[in-house]
Amino acid sequence: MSSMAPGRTPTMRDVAAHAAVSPMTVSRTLRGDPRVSPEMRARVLASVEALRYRRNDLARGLRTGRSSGLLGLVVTNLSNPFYSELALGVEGLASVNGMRVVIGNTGGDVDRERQLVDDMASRRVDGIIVVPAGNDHAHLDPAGLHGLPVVLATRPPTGLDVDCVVVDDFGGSRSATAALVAQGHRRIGFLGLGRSLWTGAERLRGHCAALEEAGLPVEDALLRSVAPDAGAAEAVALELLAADDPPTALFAANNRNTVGAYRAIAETGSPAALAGFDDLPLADLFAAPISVVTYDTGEVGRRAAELLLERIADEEPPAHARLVTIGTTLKRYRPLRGPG
Amino acid sequence: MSSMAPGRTPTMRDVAAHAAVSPMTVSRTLRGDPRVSPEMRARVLASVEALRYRRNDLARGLRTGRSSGLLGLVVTNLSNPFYSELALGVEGLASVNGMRVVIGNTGGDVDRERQLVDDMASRRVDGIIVVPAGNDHAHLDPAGLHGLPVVLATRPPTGLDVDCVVVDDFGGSRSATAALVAQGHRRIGFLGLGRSLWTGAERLRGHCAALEEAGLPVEDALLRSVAPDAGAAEAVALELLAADDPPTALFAANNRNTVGAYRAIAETGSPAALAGFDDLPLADLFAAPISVVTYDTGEVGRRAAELLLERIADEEPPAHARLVTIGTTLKRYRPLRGPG
DNA sequence: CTGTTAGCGCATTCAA
DNA sequence: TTGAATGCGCTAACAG
Repeated sequence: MSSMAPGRTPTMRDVAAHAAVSPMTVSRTLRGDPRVSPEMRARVLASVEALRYRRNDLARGLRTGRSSGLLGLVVTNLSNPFYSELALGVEGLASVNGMRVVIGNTGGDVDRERQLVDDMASRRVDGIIVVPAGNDHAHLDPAGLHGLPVVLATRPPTGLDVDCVVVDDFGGSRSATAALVAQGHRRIGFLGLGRSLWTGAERLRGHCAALEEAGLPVEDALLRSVAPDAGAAEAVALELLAADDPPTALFAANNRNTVGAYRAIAETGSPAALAGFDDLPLADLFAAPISVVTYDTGEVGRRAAELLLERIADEEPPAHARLVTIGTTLKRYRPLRGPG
Repeated sequence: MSSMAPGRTPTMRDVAAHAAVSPMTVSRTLRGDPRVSPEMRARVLASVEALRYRRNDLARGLRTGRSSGLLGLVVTNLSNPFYSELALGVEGLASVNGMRVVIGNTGGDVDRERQLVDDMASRRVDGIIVVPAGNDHAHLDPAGLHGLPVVLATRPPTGLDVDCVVVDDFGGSRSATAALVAQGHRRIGFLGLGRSLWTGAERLRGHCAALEEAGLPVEDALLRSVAPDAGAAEAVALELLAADDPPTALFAANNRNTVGAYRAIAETGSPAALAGFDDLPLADLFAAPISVVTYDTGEVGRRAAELLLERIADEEPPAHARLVTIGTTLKRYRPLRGPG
């Protein structure tokens, strides 16, 4: 029964001293080693409780050479519901495996992404899930990170051989445009993303595929790229709707574009139909109907974590990088109607 | 110039061997110690680059006795935009101070909260921000965590003396109800939260205060508590609207209740006005007008992180726990109108 | 300016 | 069944 400096976090030695045993007995007891006699075990646990001792996982990890038990998660914008659900998915699967998640927000800045990945590698995370901000993925190559497992989410790797989880951007876009065509629309305006982004290219490709499959022409005048905010999308949509021969429907390639397009349609009183990629949660409360391409965002995170955990666990990693595609669903929102 | 086992993460010794210097020189170089000659520095850095060496922050922290550089963040539901913005706020301030954030999601389960806090304490995080799931906060007491700083967000501590950041639930509710009163409403239905929750109690209190200040009676028949999902809220709202002398307006105490109330009003074609606590982002696209109590959710996270970082930095902690209240704004959403 | 010794908190390996 | 030495990767504190 010895005392201890106040305010200091107790160590195993403190517990050992308190219980009048060797540190090893404390260590074994806490590890659940069966070779500890019940009396010793009880004495140690009493001291542990008395001192409110908590084993230092950092020091433990250092000695065992085992991992930190941390997964890194680097996203572009955590406040975007998409990424927060993705984060929740990752956290859930990590927790089941006794791991925690360290988050980093890049704000779309590649330099910051580089710096975050570097920092996490220094913290010896067991693996990293990244939603890449740009197209240069060189700093994400496990080869340059001593084999640290990396999984990309939302965008496929360029120049890297790493696992990846993406949404079926092509298929989702195609089905949305096909649905508009099925409703009789023959001139459909497209509010796209930057063509340099993989996601943007795929969604455009899906849109065009649906048109071609319907025997409709792909008119350049109806295809627009939009800066990534709803205001810009609204301006572009207004321009499309003001044309001599305006489109009778719009397809917006992401949620911000969809919101902008919706506003343009509402303001001008245009009868144009609207479809968009990404869900808009309370769209059934909107004044006008809208179709959206939805997908399970949490599933993206869960699958990414799954791939990462496999890489971490496997002695011999899979020979080739794996690509998981998350399917999409076309969802129609119709305004609520009163009984009258 | 010595070689190294492949696939292994290099250590300082590896770098030292590669550069043919002592580990201390490597350590000093990486620390930026000015007492290293330029030639040595260059030689070391060359080896560092050649081996793609990255200092092990865990071992470093162990030796320096310094902190892990991690902040714990325990929330009830990360997929809720409120908490993801809070998380973003915390992450931002942490990053500025060179720290990372470890997240944990409780799903509202107090046992899981306990376990997460315990785990994070074992990982030697420098402090924890918690959105408590329940009213029992005993396990969050720094006294039981060897002085580990704790800051509560959204809900004030019960039985603890810790810093806290809350939203002005009382003031926000009062202003929302006051606005309805100013519009001429004299019978206002209230869709509240559980009375046991602090947030719920405060929002009810604010509502009642506004009524009393206007000389209006607080009628029990108009006050309801709702289970925490939109469907239940809708049912309760329908019941209120179906009364003999129905309320001419509803005030819902959180976003889910607001959505339920909105649906009830839309379905019945009721002319009742609607106000609610918590923002509903795209409410200007809704068919009917709505007022909401908004607040800067990111600010909640930033202030919480601020308080926590102060506690971590200060040798002598503030004598008393501090309470920060984040103000609210009443925001009116009006449906978009076409030019016609 | 550079190297040596020692130890952070813990767990493996060996001895008793 | 328990304890003593040794070292994980890194850096204070001291030599030189």
